[in-house]
Amino acid sequence: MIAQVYVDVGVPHLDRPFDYLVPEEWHERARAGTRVKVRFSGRSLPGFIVGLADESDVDTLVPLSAIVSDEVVMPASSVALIRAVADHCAGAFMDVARLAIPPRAARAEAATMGEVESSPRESQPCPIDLYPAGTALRTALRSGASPRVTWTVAGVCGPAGDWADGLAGLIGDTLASGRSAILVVPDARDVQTARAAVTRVVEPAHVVTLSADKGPQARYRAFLAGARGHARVVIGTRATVYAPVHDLGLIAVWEEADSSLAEPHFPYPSLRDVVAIRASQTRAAVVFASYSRSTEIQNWVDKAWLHEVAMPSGQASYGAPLVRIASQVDRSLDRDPAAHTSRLPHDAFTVIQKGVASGPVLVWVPWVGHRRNFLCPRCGEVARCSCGGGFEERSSGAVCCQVCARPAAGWRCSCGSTRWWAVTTGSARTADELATSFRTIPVLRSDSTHPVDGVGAEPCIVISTPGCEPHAEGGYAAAVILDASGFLSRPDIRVGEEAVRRWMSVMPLVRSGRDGGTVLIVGPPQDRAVQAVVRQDPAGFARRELQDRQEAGFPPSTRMATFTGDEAALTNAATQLTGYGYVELIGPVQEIDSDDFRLIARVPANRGEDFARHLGEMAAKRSQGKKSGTYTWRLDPVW
DNA sequence: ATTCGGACGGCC
DNA sequence: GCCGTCCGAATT
Repeated sequence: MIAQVYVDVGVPHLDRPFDYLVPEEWHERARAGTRVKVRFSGRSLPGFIVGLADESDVDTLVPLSAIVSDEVVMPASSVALIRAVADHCAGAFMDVARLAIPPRAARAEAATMGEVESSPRESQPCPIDLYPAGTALRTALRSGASPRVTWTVAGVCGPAGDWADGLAGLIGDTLASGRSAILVVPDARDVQTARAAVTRVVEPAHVVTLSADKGPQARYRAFLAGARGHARVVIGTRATVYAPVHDLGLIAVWEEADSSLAEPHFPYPSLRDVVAIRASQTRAAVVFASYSRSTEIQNWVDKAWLHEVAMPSGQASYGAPLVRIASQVDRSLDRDPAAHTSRLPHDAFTVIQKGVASGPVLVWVPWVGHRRNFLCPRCGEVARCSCGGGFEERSSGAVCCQVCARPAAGWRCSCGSTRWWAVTTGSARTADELATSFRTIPVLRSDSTHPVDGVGAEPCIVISTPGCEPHAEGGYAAAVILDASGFLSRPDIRVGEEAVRRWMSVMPLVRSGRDGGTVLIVGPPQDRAVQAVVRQDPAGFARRELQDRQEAGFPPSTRMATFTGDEAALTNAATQLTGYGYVELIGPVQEIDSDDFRLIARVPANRGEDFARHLGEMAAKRSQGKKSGTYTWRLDPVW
């Protein structure tokens, strides 16, 4: 008996299974999908059995060293998925396996979990039914079909805006057809929200949560529950997309564009692409849900790979807050800086004042901390410390250098001015300002270091940074989005997309316009992202954004790879890339403030798979042969 | 003749 | 990646 084993060798050119002899006494235990230890080139390495055979092409075989565990953690469907994902992003099988299969925790295997008899629940009202084509989607899932949709969740404080209840309903429908479901969300907090919603629809014993925050043992236990077929629904963070559940019928993703869903480890497979690969391999249904829409999802809509589930444009704002724009105060240099210590236009004060009369008010600020980026008010020069660092304000109110901590007191601009003002104001400073202006109202702060989970219906002002907005009971009376232009001027090609995503997710936290709910955006009125939010039209925004990308030759209409390293190595890489047709090279050019060079290669999107294969071969050759210089590379970088 | 080192290729 | 082998140059 021969076991075909993928061994964790760690070199790209050995990315294939190796044959090992299964000793007689293990013939029963050696199953495809189990963890093993094998001797490889003199050392003992971990691996997975991916197949069994009666014979091998290799004449002198070495026996398996050990079967680490009897659990089938990598069934054939996982092997196919991992292989396809590795090929897609030019990585090795074992690189992807490391992301897909959690480390073993022996104690979790001992715990047995009895199978729970499933009692299919009756179809119940679900937010999806409020959408055109929503009921048809549910019927399709219940009948065992596998539709693929992007659900643009309406930004309303009410059932239609409840993403978790909506996805829970779709999961219930999938289970009713005898299939299982996977739900991927950005973080542990969303896992809990989703779990609460799903267990209202599905027997809680069938639902497990898979995330790293409860420790390796809990993570492996949830993974095993899926692999053993005990769990019918697995809810978790990004690696959950690989969970080997039985009879997969639906892969749902909440907020696919959130940066925590981007895989930070080589070969950086994007969650979105893994979903597409898995869905096509298993013929599972797909739901991407969000209050907004990324260009990649729009691209799939255009290619008819995804269908849209959204409120018709006239109805999208029904139940949504009233959204208005207030232009930011013009801080012309001839004015006295003291008049501009606040970036709050009068309009914002009015909205907050009116809001706190009837409930909580959310103030959205893009940055944490106090004040940064000081300018000379007379000549506009950036105020810099003698060491070259910029100044920042501390919580004590002292302004110091960000680099050497020297106090800014005594700073003098080249024009002679000794005054400065801040361009960037963070949430802490904003909280201080508002506490001064609204002395009788509690002012709270919520940011990633100290998140506030939720607030009651009583009047208060909540200053929040992106993604940390607490839920308010009954909805906020008003929300003010500050410094939109600052947020939009970050040097990132996705700023517009990210702004729409962040601001659209504020909408469902605020009461309906009929109940006086108001959102005021302090920012550039003509900006496309601001306009998209005012008109509650994230899909239209995504269409135009995608069009811009196509015209610029940027993903998703192309696939790109970046190479960083010394010039000789990159020249070498460029030669190898030129040998491959279709590729357009930019560089190598020297990076700013570094000895390194950078080379960008891009191909039309339809050459992507072929390009990935070529990059994989380049990596294999590099690890095998003599290396001339060093470089790092990445396919599909996140810009 | 002997030893050392670095390059190369195989690893089941 | 690591280890073994093979060849050439340097050393005795």
